[in-house]
Amino acid sequence: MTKNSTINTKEKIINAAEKLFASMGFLGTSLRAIVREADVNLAAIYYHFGSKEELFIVVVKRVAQPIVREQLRQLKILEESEKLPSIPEVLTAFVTPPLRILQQGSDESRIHAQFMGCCRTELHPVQKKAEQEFRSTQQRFLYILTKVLPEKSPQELKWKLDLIVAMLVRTLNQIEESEMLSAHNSVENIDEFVQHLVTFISYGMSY
Amino acid sequence: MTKNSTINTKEKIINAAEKLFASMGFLGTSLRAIVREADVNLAAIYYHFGSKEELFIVVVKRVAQPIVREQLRQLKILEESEKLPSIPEVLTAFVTPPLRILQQGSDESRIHAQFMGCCRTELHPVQKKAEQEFRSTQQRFLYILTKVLPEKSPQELKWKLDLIVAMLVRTLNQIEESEMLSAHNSVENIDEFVQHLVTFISYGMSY
DNA sequence: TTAGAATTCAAACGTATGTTTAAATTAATT
DNA sequence: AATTAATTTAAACATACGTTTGAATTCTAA
Repeated sequence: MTKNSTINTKEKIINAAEKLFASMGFLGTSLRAIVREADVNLAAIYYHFGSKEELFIVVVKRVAQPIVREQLRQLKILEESEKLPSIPEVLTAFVTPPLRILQQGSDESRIHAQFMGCCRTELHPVQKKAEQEFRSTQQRFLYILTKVLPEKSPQELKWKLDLIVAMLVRTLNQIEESEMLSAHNSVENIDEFVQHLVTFISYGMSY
Repeated sequence: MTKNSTINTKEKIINAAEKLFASMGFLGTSLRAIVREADVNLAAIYYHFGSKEELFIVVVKRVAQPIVREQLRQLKILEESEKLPSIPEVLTAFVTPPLRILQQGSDESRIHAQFMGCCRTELHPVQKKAEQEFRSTQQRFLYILTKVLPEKSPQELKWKLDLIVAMLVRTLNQIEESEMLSAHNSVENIDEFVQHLVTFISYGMSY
């Protein structure tokens, strides 16, 4: 068995699936549409992934993992500092990694962003699987927020962080027609947009 | 023709459709599941509505119209005052009507809320139809915001209002497992939650 | 070079879908 | 009461879906 050929069909499938899931959703995307886009045989999906749902999970993991890893890396830096981080610092660590996908501006990364947003507005049972990839990280950010804002109840912090996730998802989802990034979509200006967003939510978090 | 019998099947279908669309989405809900829930014949949907998509639009309109009407009523009050409204006043007028659905706390209103959130996270082509029901109202709120915050660019105000919509949708969507309203879900406390939310977003809007 | 495993392929399976039809039933009108 | 219109019904239509199968092909290793 050549590793190459296998990896190529597997990756072709994942790429096609991500693209189609991102724009038509899980139920709106048929396996036949995926194999047409990927130019592979229908049964190849079952050979390599087992089922449509398992394929979806693989796609979620591929896009989520580097983002989550970067979120945790930035969080760790804050935790290891001797002083307590500020709210904007925590929130910047949270929102920057997902938004950085947009930085390179390629079609590929636009699809990543779109899928990233889309997969979190899916419905049962598929959305639970997607949510799972982010839950523990979100939990850890919630924990540090309780340290930074001990006067707020954990419940309040939880739903506020939840609203921030909603904004993030919306931002990623609306990339196509976005006025949102029209002034910020150049590479250097993503950071500027992140700062805008962080300021927006920092006030809300701590008022 | 008895108006009654017709209205009853029509309404039974709309109620069943709203309930199922709200929890399984447009594609996840089959017409057969709807007629099972409504206890009517399959062809009745086509007789009364023409197609699945047209049924969806009817459901959207039924839940959206009273909310939009109330938003515009509150907006009009602000516009007719001699003094320029504050940001919290504008935002309260915007977010209160959709959140008030929750006020009565009945199963029926929980479904309204859930559908209201769900229909705006649908995908093409059905989400465009849903979006349409809210567009002009959102436009009018955007217009008054440009008056209240003339120093901000219209684009910036647009994407910020968009983020507020995202939070609203998320709030409505997550009613089931919501920690969000766990402390606020009693009838009298909805207003308190609205105030919380408005404070949250008012800072972000005008920082 | 050949045996054996890994991968691809075309074809089919059963089921579910949105939609249509035409007859049966019910209600309204004369 | 008889005629017409409105509504409901069961049955079927064509198509699309996720999934499975078993043979063909390609690759690996001895």
